[in-house]
Amino acid sequence: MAVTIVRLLAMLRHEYGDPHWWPGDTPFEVAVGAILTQRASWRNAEISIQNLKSSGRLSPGALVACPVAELEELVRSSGFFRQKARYLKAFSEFVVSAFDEDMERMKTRPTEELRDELLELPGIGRETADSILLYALGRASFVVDAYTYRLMGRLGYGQLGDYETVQAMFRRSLRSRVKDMSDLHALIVIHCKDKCRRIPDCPGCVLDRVCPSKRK
DNA sequence: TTCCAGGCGC
DNA sequence: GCGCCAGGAA
Repeated sequence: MAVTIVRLLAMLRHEYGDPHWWPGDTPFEVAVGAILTQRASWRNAEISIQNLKSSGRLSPGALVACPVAELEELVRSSGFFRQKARYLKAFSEFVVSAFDEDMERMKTRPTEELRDELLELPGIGRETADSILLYALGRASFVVDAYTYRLMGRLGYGQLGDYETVQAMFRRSLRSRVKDMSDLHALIVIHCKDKCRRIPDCPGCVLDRVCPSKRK
């Protein structure tokens, strides 16, 4: 019997404490971070965020008005900067046209509806859409990533199924508690970068006693 | 499943 | 040079 998701959360919290994940002054800043950190370290995405801030471009209106070449330079540190500049443009245009430049207005709409619309945008797939919903808007939309599959696989969950299936499993287990869902995704990332790497570093792992894949 | 896209640190 | 990095699209 594999460790429960609730117990997994408790064990990771005990080990790593509050992950204080995704700092950001506004929902828009969080959403921009979600796009910039795709296949890029948060460290490098953060540099781009600072560039956008200090140049006064970190708002939907300012990004729509920003020339593409300039935007590309501002987000260069995040890698894939040509695509990401386009993605930021498209997302900003969406916020401007559908929500009058104010992401707070997204909060008046149902989660599933928002998710479908986000998925229509170029460069926003399920992970990014759920990151925006969870961390920018506080919706109960768990973020499933490669680390999630790796960790749960090693913990004995077997074949996990497709993205939405895994997401539903976490949402049920955590009873849609947004704080728990936010923390657990963050803690999974932290733990997998630290210990449950591609080649695992099992000695000293906090999950040792509940992990059937441990190597001694 | 496979291809794609780049900066950064070592 | 080489591997890593909070994925998306075909």
